[in-house]
Amino acid sequence: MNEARNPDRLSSSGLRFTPQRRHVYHILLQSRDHPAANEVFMRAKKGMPEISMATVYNCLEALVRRGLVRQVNVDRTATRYCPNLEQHCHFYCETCGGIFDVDYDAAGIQSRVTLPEEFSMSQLEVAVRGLCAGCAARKSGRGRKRAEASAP
Amino acid sequence: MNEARNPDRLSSSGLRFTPQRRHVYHILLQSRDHPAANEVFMRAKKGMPEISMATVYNCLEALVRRGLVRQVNVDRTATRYCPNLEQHCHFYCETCGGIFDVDYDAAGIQSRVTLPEEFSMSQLEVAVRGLCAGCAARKSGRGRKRAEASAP
DNA sequence: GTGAATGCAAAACCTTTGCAACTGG
DNA sequence: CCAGTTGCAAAGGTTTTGCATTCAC
Repeated sequence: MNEARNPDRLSSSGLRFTPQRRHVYHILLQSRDHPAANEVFMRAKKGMPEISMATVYNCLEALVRRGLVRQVNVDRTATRYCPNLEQHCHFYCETCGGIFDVDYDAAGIQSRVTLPEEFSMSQLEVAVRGLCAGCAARKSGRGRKRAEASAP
Repeated sequence: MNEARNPDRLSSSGLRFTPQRRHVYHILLQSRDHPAANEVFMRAKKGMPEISMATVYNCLEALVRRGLVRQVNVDRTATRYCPNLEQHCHFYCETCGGIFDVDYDAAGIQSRVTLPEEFSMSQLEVAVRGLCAGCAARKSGRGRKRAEASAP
């Protein structure tokens, strides 16, 4: 029912509706783990062995431009992709590298940023780094493992 | 007086006080434009022609680890560096690519992010994208140039 | 039919690494 | 003196590009 989430809307969104784009889009819709292009590529090859990396990048860019998918830049090593169009921000676990969607109050946050005169905002991105629940349990389970950053 | 901002504190911060590190640090302290490593390298070569890219990366990493400099990840193409340790977030102008420091209420923002149970935050990063004052003036000056993203 | 999309390979970037020579403390 | 740092060059990983071929509309 939601236009953005219905794969069949790919065509009517102005994108040429190729099997590759449909395939990449489907993979993303099924992925909760915010895969990077490389990971999307590997998953895409399973159902479409001839697909190329260049095509994956092409598809991802097309989907992002159409607003069907969001880019996530929390992971410094690579751009990752998120099919969740609900209002949310991202949590990056510094231990396992996992990315998690997190609820936030966008309006409240936006109002707490003081833009200089004449600056206009088109997009607000909030990224949280820290320790996810799984890694926290794993660590306390076998006794605290490492200090935060340095200073022994 | 501020420890973090005094170049002479480099040595007592546990870092070996090499001419290269002093040089790179000085360059950053003078830079308001959040240069990327490559840009730091080019500026560094002016006063120290033999310095290498690897050393620049090494210095930058050391400075970041010591908390003397912040990494900025707003620009997808490269990590950039910020010597401003005051509480602030970053604005990225999508037209000129410039990065600007922006005031924000960190505590207020932090309290508006709802972390899942057992998740812990070590760092909050807020990035704003949009149009800076200079580019806004330039555009309105010669008549609106382009629509925001698509949809004519 | 035609412009857009694909696939492949090479190139362009940014960043890291290995190692011998050097040096700050 | 010696662990840490530098410089250089080569490698690694991500993303982009050129081009002939194919395909969606």
